[in-house]
Amino acid sequence: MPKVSAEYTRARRAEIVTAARAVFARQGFAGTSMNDLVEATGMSMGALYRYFPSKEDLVVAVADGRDGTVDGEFDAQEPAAELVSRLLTYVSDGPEGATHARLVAQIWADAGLKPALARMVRTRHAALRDHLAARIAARPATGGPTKTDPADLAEFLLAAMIGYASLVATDHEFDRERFRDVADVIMSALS
Amino acid sequence: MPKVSAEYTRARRAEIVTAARAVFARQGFAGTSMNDLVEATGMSMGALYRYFPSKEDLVVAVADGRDGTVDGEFDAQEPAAELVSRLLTYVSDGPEGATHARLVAQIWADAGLKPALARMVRTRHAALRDHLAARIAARPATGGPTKTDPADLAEFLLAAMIGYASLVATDHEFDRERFRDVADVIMSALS
Amino acid sequence: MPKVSAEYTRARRAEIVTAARAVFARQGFAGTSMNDLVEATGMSMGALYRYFPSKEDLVVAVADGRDGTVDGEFDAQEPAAELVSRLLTYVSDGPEGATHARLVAQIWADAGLKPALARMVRTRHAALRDHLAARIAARPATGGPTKTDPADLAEFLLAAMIGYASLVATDHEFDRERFRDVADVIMSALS
Amino acid sequence: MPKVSAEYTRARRAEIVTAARAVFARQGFAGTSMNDLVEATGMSMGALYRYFPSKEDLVVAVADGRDGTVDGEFDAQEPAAELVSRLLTYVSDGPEGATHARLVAQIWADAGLKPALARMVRTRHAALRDHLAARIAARPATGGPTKTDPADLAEFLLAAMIGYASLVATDHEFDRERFRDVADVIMSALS
DNA sequence: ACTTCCGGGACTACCCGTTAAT
DNA sequence: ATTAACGGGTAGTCCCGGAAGT
Repeated sequence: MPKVSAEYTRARRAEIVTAARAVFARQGFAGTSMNDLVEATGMSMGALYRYFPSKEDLVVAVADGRDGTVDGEFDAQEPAAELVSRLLTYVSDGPEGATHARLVAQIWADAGLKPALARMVRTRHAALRDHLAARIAARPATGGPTKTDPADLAEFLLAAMIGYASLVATDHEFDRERFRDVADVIMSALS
Repeated sequence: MPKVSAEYTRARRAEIVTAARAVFARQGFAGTSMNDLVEATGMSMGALYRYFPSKEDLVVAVADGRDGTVDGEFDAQEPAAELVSRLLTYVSDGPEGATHARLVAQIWADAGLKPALARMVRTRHAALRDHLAARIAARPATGGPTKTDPADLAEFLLAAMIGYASLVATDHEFDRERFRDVADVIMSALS
Repeated sequence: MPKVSAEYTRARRAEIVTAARAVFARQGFAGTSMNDLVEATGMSMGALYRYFPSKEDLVVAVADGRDGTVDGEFDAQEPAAELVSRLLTYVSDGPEGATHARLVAQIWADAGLKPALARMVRTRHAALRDHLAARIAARPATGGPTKTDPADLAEFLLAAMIGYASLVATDHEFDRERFRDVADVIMSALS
Repeated sequence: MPKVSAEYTRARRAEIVTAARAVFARQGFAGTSMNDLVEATGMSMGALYRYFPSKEDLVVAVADGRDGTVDGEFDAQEPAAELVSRLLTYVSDGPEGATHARLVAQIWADAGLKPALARMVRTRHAALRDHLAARIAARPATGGPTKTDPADLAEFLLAAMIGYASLVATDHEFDRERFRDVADVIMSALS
């Protein structure tokens, strides 16, 4: 297999990342061996290391999945409430959701230990926060004076999303609908 | 001098947990070997295994530290705002704070993978949430009608605390004072 | 197995070194895996690494065998010719000899690449050379004037020993008796 | 431009061998990966394997460099002393010399393990020894009776050359001029 | 027709949590 | 209560075959 199209390469990488994401979510980063990934992808060790020079690179690639974006782009028109709702849904609906929730928890934990991952996570988080802040600022005025800086509120709401994922990841039973409602009420009341 | 006192045993365990907590926070659970703990505690391998039958037990013990309690008890009189503030301070002030923040992130991540840890974490979380809900409910009425169930609000606020710890753990730079302010405003506005 | 006598430890190390020496001689340093050594010693991987923190350390230990010494000491009375003869015999007699010859060649090759090994080898070589020089100087005068510095002659003779081992290692067929004779004649003629 | 000329092929091989020799000398045979050679030659993996079917073949080709010959031929007129001097210079002068010395040590070590290499090395060695023996025999008589068979002396001197290379390879500090002098004196005294 | 370079999968040195012998 | 020992597991590398361009 010589010269291979860039498209092929991209697809191959994506294939690996997708398979790895599932295994990582189930077993955690540390609990997943490269051999597990060989089995999960059906590829060989050599193939894996051709696309990702180290396990950590693969972890970063998995963590670098779209969060809050659709095809890598934010929807500039999406109302703040819908965005928040979408983010919550992302980590809570069905078995897929729990899977993703565990992954999110893993990522934030590892980001505290691996600088490369921390950099990536910080960048993504900042982008999402700024987007959310902009959407919050764009809400129709509720008459009363704005009570908090939209940026601060966005930061707070995103922190709550992270915590929400952690709770979901531990099979914590709580009313997810109500959690969403609280977020809505907060946005209504504070902006 | 045959049997050692129960007191001695308890102290010994605490000693191990304290040393382990520091190492775990620095290197993560998976990144810490039993040998690292032998070095950190100055004890022998056998001693460690006498007090904790497995590494996971130690992880659970470390995770089972005080969260929001003082000497194992909640202060029934503490105002909600102060409690929240205290929780935030716990993971943000000084190097100690960052250490604790990383540990919190580790715990929530691992809880998503290890049932034993999940059980423990859920129990603690529920207790703290109920306490916070009670303190919120005890706030002097602000005149207007209560907008959310104190329990839901408490859940939401605690989720934000968890997310806050994750952010701090990645050295995310943001204004911690403002984060606290947002929490205050929310409590004022919604209860 | 707690506290174990220093004697026991020494014996264990020696056991490993002896087994490793044989395997190394047969397969070369690079051609020998740690697993090969596990099999050869009958010990576990963990045991091996307890006594030698790395493969290279083991290589150095093997190379650090006695060369030209008896129980770690040179025989101060041994005539030069006998010493040379003994050294030659060491690498040429029987299957044992060929084994040792290959090992010597391995050591000198690796010493060119690994500083730690080079240091050890240089020290040993210098000691042997000085001893041989002293024994040469102690020869009864042959009447004629000394033609070369004994130290230089010793260096030359030892170089020839090394080359001799290399030749033997490749199953080079040549008359080992005559080689020895040449060495004798040289010593007679030049000192 | 279908078939490439034999000349081109030969040049390509030579190019590879030259690059490989340098890398092998620096890192040893075992310490050099095929990838290292890909980098060193600037060729592709496939190209390398087209010219040399395996790594060992490459090792043999590298070892099969000129030793004591000029353009593949011995100079039939060269005096013995000059030949010896030339051989010594080959492995001792400048950084080039040390490089070559390490390579020589590598070759003799590997020859003890790989029959294919051993065969090649034995053949070359025998040719050189016979040539040297002939040049020694051609020396003007020194008056006294010949004390040793020129062939035996040649063997001994070559063994010393090999040892000399090993010593140089380990950065052994010794007076190379004197080493040469000893060789001269020996030839004078014994032939 | 010739080169490229992807892919395979066994293998490497080393480390781990844990047990058991002293 | 100490520590030697266990033995399977770890991330990552190796040499090389063979399919896919040019």
